[in-house]
This record gives sequence, structure tokens and C-alpha cells, in this order.
Amino acid sequence: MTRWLDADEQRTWRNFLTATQLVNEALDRQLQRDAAMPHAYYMILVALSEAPERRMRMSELAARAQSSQSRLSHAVARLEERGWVRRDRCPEDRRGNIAVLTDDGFAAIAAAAPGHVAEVRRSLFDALTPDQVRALDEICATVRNTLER
Amino acid sequence: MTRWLDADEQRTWRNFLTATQLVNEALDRQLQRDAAMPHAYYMILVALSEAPERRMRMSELAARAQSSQSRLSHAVARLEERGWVRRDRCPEDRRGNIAVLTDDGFAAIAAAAPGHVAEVRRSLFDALTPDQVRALDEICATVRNTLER
DNA sequence: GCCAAGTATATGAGAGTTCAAGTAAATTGA
DNA sequence: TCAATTTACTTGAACTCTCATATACTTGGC
Repeated sequence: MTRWLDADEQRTWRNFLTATQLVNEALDRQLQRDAAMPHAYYMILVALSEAPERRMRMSELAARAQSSQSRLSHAVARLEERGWVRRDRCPEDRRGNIAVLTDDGFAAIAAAAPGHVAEVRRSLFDALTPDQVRALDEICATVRNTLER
Repeated sequence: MTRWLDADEQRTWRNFLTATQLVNEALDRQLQRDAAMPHAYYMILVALSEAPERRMRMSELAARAQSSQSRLSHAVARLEERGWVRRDRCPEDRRGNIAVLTDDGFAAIAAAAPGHVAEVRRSLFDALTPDQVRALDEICATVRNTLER
């Protein structure tokens, strides 16, 4: 009953796996080397830096940074140890926690951002034509729509 | 001096990160749930199952399964504990090890494959048009060419 | 007002990954 | 021929992630 992948699909699938893994590895290596953080932490810091007053509820932060709640909890605990994030109790819902980006934390992403963007360009955008970038955007948006939530 | 991402590039980049992460999470969840193995192990077993006599040098296996050598060593150690893989010493180069897929190991991927393929279709191919699949293939091939080796 | 059910988050254990270092064998080249 | 280098692989420690469970608070009926 299984509809196996035909030769074209196999090739596409393996190209997809390899390419996305290469991009992710390149990102992680660059960030780890130059900024001593994994990409997941970078995404958390970026999400916080874009929030009003650089503060956000944990659950919303998890959604924006594409992290599970548990992963976020652990990550924020580590970021707190580094002094990059602080946790405030939420006044209107006392179960809640609010993650706040500290000045040191802001300095950390500000320092990391240029190298990261350069790596994003190097590993993805530079090789593609404008048409390919547009196509990729639509493909990814489609995949998001089918898998999200 | 940094060339920041413009709004379109930002959107594409975030769609890319989200979409690829969603696909990877879906794969991992399905395999973990139905076959009790992470995707990385699945790729190792598939690579072995396609090799002549289902055996391959560790370093070649690492390349085919897109794994670092260290990761492969650890993974094969675990797969050996499950009785899915065996390690033979390599006669013509005594530094070398040859990973061999056991019958149990072959049975394990044979059992896992249909569910995995279904998930691959569900999370990637089903949502895309044939043109999009072709475009994705080329994009990924291009990325591989720029990042590989 | 009270209790059951739901929500927000944390925590701990187990498993996989990475990085650096270690071992052993092959190759180079003087 | 033998020391120096390189190659193949393993190992251990540190770290991150996942999954299941625990804790604390809130909310919706009755």
C-alpha cells in the first residue's frame, strides 16, 4: 500500500535533507565559534530584542522563537546564568514569567548579528537567483501552512 | 558595513527556518513514536541497507548518512547494543571498521520505512505542486554545491 | 465560595550531539 | 628504515533537547 518515492522524489528529498542540514550546521558553527551560543539561543535573544521593552511572556517567546516550552525554560535558565536574560514574575497572572533581555544580553546579540547575517547570506542567499529566492519563500510558506498548529 | 536582510529576505529566511524545522520535527516525532529511533539513526540504517552486502566503512557511512565521524561512532555503538548493526575489523586497513547491517537491523528499517515515507509525503511533497518540487530540488542542489566539502 | 479542570512554567532523567583529546595503524620522506 | 605526519576511528565530558512529571496558579461550573 505504500507509495514509495520515485527516483526524482528521492533525489529531491535527499537534496532537501542535505541542503537544510548544511545550512543549519553552518549557522550553528558560526554562532558557536564567534558568539559562543547555539542558534536556538540566538533566536530567543532576537525575539526578545524585537519585543516592546525587550520583554515577553515565556509562552509567547516560545512561539516566536520556535521553541518548545521546555526547551525555552532550559535555555532561559542558561541565558540567565550568563546575565543576558532576567525573569520577572508576571503581575496579572502569577503563574506567568516574563523574560527580559538585559543590556548585556542586548550587547551580546548586537555583537553577534553581523557575523550571523553574513553567514546567512553566504550559506543561502548568495547562491540563489532572485527567482529562486521567491520560489523558496513560497514553498516554505506553503509548508508552514500545512504543518503549523 | 553589514548588509542587513531587507524585509523580503527576512520573511524568506524566517519561513525557511520555520518550515525546515517543522519538517524535521515531524520526521523525528514520527520515527521516535513508531520506530523508536531518531531520524539520524534511520539515515544510517538506510545507507547501510543500500550498500553492497549491507556493509560499509565507517568513514564512508558517515559521509552517506550525513553524520560527523564522532556522531556516527556513538550512534553505531547504540545500534550495536540493539543488535541492528555489527562492526567488523577491516582486513586491508587495520585502522578501519566496517559497519554491517544485521538481519534484525534490516527488519527494523523495513518495518519503519512505510510510516516514514508517509510522513515525508505528508510533511513535504503533498503540499507542493510539481513545479514547486522541481524548483525546490534545484534550489537544494545549488545550496549543496556551494556548501558541500 | 469551593472544587475540578485547565493553563503557565519548571524540573529531572535519559538520550543525542559536539568538541577536544586519545589510540592505533598507515604513509611519507630523508 | 625509522621518525614525523596523516588518517581512521573511538572516547569522555559538557551541553542541549525531549519527554514525562511536578508545581503553582486560574477559571468555570455548581
